[in-house]
Amino acid sequence: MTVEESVTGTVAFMLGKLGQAATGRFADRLAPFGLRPRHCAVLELLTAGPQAQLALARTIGVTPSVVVDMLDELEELGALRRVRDTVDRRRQLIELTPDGHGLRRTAVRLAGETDEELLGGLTAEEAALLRRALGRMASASGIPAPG
Amino acid sequence: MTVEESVTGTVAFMLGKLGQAATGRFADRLAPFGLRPRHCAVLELLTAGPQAQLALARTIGVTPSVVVDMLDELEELGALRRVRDTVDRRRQLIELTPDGHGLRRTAVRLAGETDEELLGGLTAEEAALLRRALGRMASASGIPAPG
DNA sequence: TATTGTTATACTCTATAACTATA
DNA sequence: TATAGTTATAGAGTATAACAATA
Repeated sequence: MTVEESVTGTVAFMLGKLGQAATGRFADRLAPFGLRPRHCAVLELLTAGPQAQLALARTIGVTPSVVVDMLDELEELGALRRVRDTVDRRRQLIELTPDGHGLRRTAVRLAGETDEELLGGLTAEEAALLRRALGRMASASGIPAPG
Repeated sequence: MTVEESVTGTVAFMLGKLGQAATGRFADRLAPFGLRPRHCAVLELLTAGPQAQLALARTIGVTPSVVVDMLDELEELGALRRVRDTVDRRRQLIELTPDGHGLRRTAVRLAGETDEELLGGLTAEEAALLRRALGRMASASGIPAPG
């Protein structure tokens, strides 16, 4: 059965509303550390090793100018360094500092707290199913989601 | 187990990213009809009968000035009428026109199509579980979600 | 005084296009 | 010519604050 009788009960609509709320709550927790939700994907990608900016943009799924902005902010926090690539001098390799690794661990903790808040009304089993279903949706819909 | 080792794998983060993508795809389908996702909650609430603007704002969970904007747009589409309340002349009762009812039915259909696209990679059982879990989250987290 | 609706304004997030420096 | 990064700008979307009309 694919026919719905309401819009607000569809996954598309609820996902939008809940996503907005979830991002807002996560942002509230990150703010005291100078971080914002969108920074987190960058921190996470860089733990694997240095990356060029355009590579980051493509993997995360945002436009290059947004990456410049995010990196400016994270650099100001001392979370990363831009290192000019000696082979191709157009490129800058972005590498995490020790502070950056620390901020990532903080972000992981705060994201976990946000999850507990959001999932409080669900059983552990439901929460696990939800987590898996969201992951499946992301990859099936071709939504960039590193990790 | 509540401790995560990644941010991008948390429900909070995935919900944000997926919500953004879901809203975008729904918006693409609505655009040819002059509608936007946020209009849908208004259309749906008004099918039950006329409502004052502040009542709409509170139920939907947006600030009053946003409601003014949405109603301006929907009025221009011929989807609704503002009728001054004779009892309390500060109030305007918003009522759906026949065209408004038609637009709502269209929105329901398009939301269903968006769901099929988003849930394509999931089994029917998983989709049902996801729908229920999202509904539970919305009410448990106190997120305004009419319907 | 308080409330309904409105306007003006600002802030966040994202995207596009034009620019620079390198290749 | 093409690519990596940057800047400038614009467009959604939302929120706050001040305002007019009415209670």
